[in-house]
Amino acid sequence: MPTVSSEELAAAAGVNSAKLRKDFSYLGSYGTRGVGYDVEYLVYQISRELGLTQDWPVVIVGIGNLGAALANYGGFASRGFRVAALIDADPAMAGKQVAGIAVQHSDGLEKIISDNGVSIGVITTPPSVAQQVCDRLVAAGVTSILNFAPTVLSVPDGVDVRKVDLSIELQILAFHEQRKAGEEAALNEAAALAAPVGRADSTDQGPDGDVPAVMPA
Amino acid sequence: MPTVSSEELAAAAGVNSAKLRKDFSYLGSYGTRGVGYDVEYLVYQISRELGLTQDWPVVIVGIGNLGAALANYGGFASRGFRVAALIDADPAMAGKQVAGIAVQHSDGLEKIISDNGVSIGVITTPPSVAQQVCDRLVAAGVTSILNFAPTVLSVPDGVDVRKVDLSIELQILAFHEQRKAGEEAALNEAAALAAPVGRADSTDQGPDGDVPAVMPA
DNA sequence: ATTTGTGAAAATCTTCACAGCC
DNA sequence: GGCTGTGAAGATTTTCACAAAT
Repeated sequence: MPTVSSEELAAAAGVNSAKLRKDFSYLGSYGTRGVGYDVEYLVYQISRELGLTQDWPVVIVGIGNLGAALANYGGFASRGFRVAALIDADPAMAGKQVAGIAVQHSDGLEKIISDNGVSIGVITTPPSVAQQVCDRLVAAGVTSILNFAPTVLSVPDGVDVRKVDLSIELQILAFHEQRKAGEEAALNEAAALAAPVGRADSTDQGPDGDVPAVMPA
Repeated sequence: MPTVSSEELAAAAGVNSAKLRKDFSYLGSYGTRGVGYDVEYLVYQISRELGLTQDWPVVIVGIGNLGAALANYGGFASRGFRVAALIDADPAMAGKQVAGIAVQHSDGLEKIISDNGVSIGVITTPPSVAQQVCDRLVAAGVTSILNFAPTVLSVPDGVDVRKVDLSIELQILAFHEQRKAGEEAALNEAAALAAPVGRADSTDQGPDGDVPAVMPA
């Protein structure tokens, strides 16, 4: 498929085609009128804009189940991420191969980071040591941190932190699940009251299908 | 701290206090004028609204590193999620203890789901089998699926799927990281041109600090 | 005196609709 | 004829600002 129209892409993504075109227009004018978007060129331009064409060396600190899962995760390499090092505080882990990479002891953290020019660190340690790991990463020059530990990290200005809470997606599903149950009950009640009518396509009102996001990043 | 004002909460969360009050008002009138919100009561009301006060039995299918990491994740229990079963297709895994729960073979998947009244399933299998696992879960009565496998799942109407891509958060960090570098370069250029002025507090224009989200759920 | 809850205003985002180009 | 790029219209979200409550 050499080219694609905004209509096709929008249908695939489930959005309005005008919105998609307007969004694309902020990146530049990469389409051809009467033809559509050249797929390869478009992918390249979006990748470039998102920073996926660069090589991003990352370190993962804390090689438990989650750290190992991330190290093995296939999606990283294809997006320009390169696991520069796996680091763990347990001397027994040092030297073990995980995802084809030897785990290194955390004593060498600072040197590993400067030697590899690492600016992104991933923390998959237990929560009790996450802050001190974070402090060392920042002191060593890391300016972006992806935190899987269930702790809020404090960092100086200019350092980005994103916290991943693996239970949040489950909470969103549970929220919808609850709504499904509630709506069913409401429909049943309504059906009991107005027996003969029968109308089962009522859609949700309420703000939107999504969870009201009071809490930000 | 028995009560909290919208101003305090908003400052902590980094949002406007009027927005926070308006958001809360959709859940009901849980504050007291001149006083604020009773913390315990507010937490309970929000938890209830989000479905966190219910007991949600979940099954995790695919007990590799990621499945094991999730099974061990402390955040689940406190949010009402109960790991009802760990399921794996590998006979060698059956009977092994992970997070204090014995792994069961996938032959019994249907029975496990109906016996435990499970409506939420988590898929942490390799992508090649994710769709067939998904089909079996849905046929057995699961209506919400959390998918960690890098595949798009197709499901019948009425079933919710959320896909977690562990590299997306890294991509967002890389995006900001790239912007930091770009801005620095732009500032340096500007500084070189207009040497004596010196103004370093210029903030980002552009839509917002976040990534433009063209692709939806 | 203080803080909520909320109409109304302002800002932002999304969709429409069509001129312009292939 | 077909499809992009985009002003203008429409819809939604956010903020302001203040009456009502304790």
